[in-house]
Amino acid sequence: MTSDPSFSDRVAAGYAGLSPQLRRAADFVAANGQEVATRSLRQVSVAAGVTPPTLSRLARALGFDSYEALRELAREELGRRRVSFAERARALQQGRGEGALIHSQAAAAIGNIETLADETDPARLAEAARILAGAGRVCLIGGMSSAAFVDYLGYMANLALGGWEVAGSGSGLAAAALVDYGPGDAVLAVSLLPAARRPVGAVRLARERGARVVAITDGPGNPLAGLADLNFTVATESPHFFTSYSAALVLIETLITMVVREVGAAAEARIAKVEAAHRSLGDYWPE
Amino acid sequence: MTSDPSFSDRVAAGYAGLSPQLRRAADFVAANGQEVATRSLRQVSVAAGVTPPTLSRLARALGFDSYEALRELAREELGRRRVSFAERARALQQGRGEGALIHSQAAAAIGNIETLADETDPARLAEAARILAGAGRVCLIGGMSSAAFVDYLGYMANLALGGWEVAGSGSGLAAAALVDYGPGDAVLAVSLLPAARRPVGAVRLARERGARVVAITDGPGNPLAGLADLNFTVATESPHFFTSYSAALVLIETLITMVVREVGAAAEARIAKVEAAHRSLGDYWPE
DNA sequence: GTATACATGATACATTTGTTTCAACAACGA
DNA sequence: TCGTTGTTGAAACAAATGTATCATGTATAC
Repeated sequence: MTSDPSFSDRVAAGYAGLSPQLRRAADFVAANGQEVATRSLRQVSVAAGVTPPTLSRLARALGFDSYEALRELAREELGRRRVSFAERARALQQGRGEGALIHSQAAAAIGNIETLADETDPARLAEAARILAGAGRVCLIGGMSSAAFVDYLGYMANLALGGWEVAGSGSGLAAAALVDYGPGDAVLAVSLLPAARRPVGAVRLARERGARVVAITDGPGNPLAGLADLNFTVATESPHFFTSYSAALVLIETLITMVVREVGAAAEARIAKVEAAHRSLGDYWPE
Repeated sequence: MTSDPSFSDRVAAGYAGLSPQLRRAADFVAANGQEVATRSLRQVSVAAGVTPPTLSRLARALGFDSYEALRELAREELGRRRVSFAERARALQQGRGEGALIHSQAAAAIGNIETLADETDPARLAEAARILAGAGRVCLIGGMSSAAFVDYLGYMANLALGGWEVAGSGSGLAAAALVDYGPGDAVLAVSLLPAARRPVGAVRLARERGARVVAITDGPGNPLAGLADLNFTVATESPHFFTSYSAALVLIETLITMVVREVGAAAEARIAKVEAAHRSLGDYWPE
């Protein structure tokens, strides 16, 4: 099977026989596939500086049935970018119906992480890091299965910064910790469905008091997503019984790294000191 | 400067106040930004299984001036994703990427998981699952940063099976828990460098008493690796300051899934019962 | 129960879209 | 020179798009 000729291939193939005006259109179309895929012919025509019929004629001149056919190819091309790993992951899952469990689990995790990398806006992540690094106090909230990951975040944060409080779902700690939060403080909540109830109330409380809220959830259906100032969505697809936290973990690791960077050298110095303390207490092995 | 709210943010923010049909539309729109960006309202409406006015209303309900405004945001998002993909590719190529941190972190995690999938022997994993599923008691040990992941394992295990003990590094619990372990019992230890001291001693103790030991470590250099009956190695590469637990998490998730399978239907029934209990206690939101 | 508010789909409508038609025009060969 | 050929844009067109309107349910309040 030969792979379909790509968008720019089709343009290149017919380019030689095009009139000047059609070439102008072809140049633009080849260089702006995204515009072609997302905007109307007439909008593209003004962007390209040609009249609408020119684009319509271009499509025919390149061998398409219609401009719509050309546009469809542009759409596909746009979509192809996104499949890479995710596609491989799915292939891994489906292809060998009963492959080793480790393989399908790994494939799902990779797909989730791919999605995360694709759909997370680095600028918003940077803003979240700024909020957390600049906050007077930070409270970490996570219920049920998320609790462990919030613990991990707290461990890392206290290694580097100190002063972050972990309010697990199990205790009444959240209410106690948040009661005197206010503007200048921040809350980081993690919740994947089924959502624990306590974090929802805790986050509401924090917002009312003016604290900033950053949330990590599994989608807009999660009640926390709507309550947060900044929400980050992670995919939790898994081929098996439990959902997978792999993408959430990558996001958490990224976030804490960014916060440490935001704080700067002081944080790294602190880490070194904490490790030295562990060492002198004999917590490490060997030595 | 605050960054623009993302597409799915806008959806999440308004989601709570949406009617059932609008939610249906919102779910689709949030999950299929590319379709929204490239296809017409009416085409999207059939793909989403809603009528055209529903999509039009959704845009207004989410605070957009018109559906076109919503679509414009989808277009922007699509454009951002395309550049981010290019960035990520570069980050992957150069190893130490200069792109957005989320991309290099994701790339490293994916690499670690691929290594895990490549190098882990499914048969040995199956044996580990058999040991753990068949053990009279199971003690989970992890120190320092691993503690949180051991907690997670414990949470999942107790959801499905019950009776697994988590012995964190912080307390003297390990010694107390292990003192009367013997053949027929098992220990699962997680340790990534720098290795905590306590798990090493605990595992020695357990072995001496005849318990089986399964370990998850970052390589043969880790003292736990040599002590275990079955050791699994995970890569922890990260382009930044902290090591990455992503591969370790995938292994943990795989292992617990395999154990649940080993135990069979009883485990799944138990999960359902636990969830029902949570629900009746009002732990979940909503309801 | 009645009344009110809201949710939803069918229909109608103005607008926009892609294409065709046609006239103007330039380039070239006789 | 004229006729031919091919290129281009303006205008016209039918089809589609997005939205407003209305009628029909369907809860909820009284």
